[in-house]
Amino acid sequence: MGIDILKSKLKEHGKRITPQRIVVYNTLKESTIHPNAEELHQEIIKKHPNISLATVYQILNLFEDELRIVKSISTNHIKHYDIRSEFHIHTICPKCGEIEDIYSDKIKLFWENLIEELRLKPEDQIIKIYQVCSACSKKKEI
Amino acid sequence: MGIDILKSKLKEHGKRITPQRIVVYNTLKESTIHPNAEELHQEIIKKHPNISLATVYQILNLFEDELRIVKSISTNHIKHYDIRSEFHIHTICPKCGEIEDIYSDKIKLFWENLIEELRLKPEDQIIKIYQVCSACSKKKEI
DNA sequence: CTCCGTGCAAATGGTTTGCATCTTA
DNA sequence: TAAGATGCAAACCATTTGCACGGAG
Repeated sequence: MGIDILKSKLKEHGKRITPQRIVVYNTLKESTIHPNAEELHQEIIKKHPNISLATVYQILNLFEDELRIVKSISTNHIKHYDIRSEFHIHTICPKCGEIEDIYSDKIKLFWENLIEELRLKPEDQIIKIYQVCSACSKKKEI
Repeated sequence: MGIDILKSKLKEHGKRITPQRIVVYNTLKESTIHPNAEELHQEIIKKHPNISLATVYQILNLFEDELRIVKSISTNHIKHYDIRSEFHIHTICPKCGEIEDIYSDKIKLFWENLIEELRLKPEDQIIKIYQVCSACSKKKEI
């Protein structure tokens, strides 16, 4: 399924199909968090110990800038990656930095109305809501 | 005007009023772009050559994390600062990185309805639209 | 067989930090 | 005059890059 999409995107852009690119793609697809390059690399080397961190960085840049199959969300100075293509927004906890997705037809509708109203032609968008996550709000403040 | 707000915020947080903090605040207020730390420092040293870049960084962190009077927008790995407190969204040019503000009562109303609808309690939000700016769209592609 | 992609290590560069000095309250 | 802020330079660390080797087409 997904791998075929990757393969056709690679061909379309004159890029080669390599095991490293497939592993990065699959690991991102399977990830439940929004990993940064380091976390993604850690996950990958559990099964493929030979893939270097630099390669992961290079592949993520390829996926983001040329193939446009991932988006990055920066928190502090670290890029976190998201391979979900469906329209959604992110909540970010200002305390622990956890990123969550929110999918909602209402948000999508809101957004479509908005860009029409403003006559915008966005290539992409990032909508981040800073909101203390449930785990952090349970912790007592000192 | 604005400086009184800064002064009361500083007192409120037990921080001292220093010439450097005032200059950073005023320069941000007067800036028409969304400067990063380096650009802000360059602007500042035109009139106050003794302020160091490290101090500008420290003050920006103070303003963002403790006083909450500025917001940062990251493009690539660089933080750009925005002191406007009124609700607005940003467009970012994927080619040149230029950031523009969009103010709109309709957007504000949409947004307020949306967060009520979703029962969210945002402390803050960042809404970024990636869209080629007019200057870049005029340039011929090779 | 030719290049593109990878792995490694070194470089980069925006940001942070340690410390001595200066300033605010 | 004591705690906090600044300036300088060095350190940090996420990311990028140069280069030799290896693998895809």
